[in-house]
Amino acid sequence: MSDPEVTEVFEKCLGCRYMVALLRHIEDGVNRPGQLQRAVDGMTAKVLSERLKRLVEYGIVERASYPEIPPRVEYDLSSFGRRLLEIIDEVDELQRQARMTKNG
Amino acid sequence: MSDPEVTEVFEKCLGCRYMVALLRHIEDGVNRPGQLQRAVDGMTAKVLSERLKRLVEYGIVERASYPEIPPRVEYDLSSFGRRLLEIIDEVDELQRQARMTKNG
DNA sequence: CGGAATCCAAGAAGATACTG
DNA sequence: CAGTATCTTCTTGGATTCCG
Repeated sequence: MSDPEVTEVFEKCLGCRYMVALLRHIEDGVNRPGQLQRAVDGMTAKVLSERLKRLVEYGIVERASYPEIPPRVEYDLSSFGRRLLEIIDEVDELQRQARMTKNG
Repeated sequence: MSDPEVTEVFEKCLGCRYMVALLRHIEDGVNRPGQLQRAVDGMTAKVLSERLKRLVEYGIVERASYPEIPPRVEYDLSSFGRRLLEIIDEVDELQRQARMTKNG
């Protein structure tokens, strides 16, 4: 039987609103909170902050803060996060295939 | 269905409580609602019913009903569902590796 | 037995104001 | 600019009941 932790990553991370979009933007080099909020349509700063915190908690992204004025913070995918994103792409591809088969 | 994006499968299916466990049981040959409810700890009949409906809606499982007395209904993975489950296993494996790396 | 309907509790997310 | 706190609203899930 399966590991309860898979369920957890899906429930707490990937299954949350904006998460996939968020990860994709980080992958594309959009690393700062301000930019991320502008990039992901409809996501408020509060929710963004919660999501980022959780992604760090699950080891999917890593946080780096630079004590400058104004303060700068950057988020990047961990190696685990990068591989996770590859898997998400597989689901993407799978859906594309399923759609093709269905629609001709 | 309207334009099933990756985000949607994660949000509406995989990210929901019990979903991964449910899919794994179906994969293992537990196909009838009554058995599934007993198999997945804590899941009520209502939630089970909602989940199954959604899985059918997204083409992940297929429903077959037999007009017997008492009525019998069975749910099975579609080919899309089977491949989806393989991908879930990849996440499982990925997490296992990540844990190993971390704990030595 | 399968499943839909109802009512209620818990959690997720939106809007806004505020701190370092 | 990044992040937290509060309040409200919406969505999910739990408990129960009734129908085919």
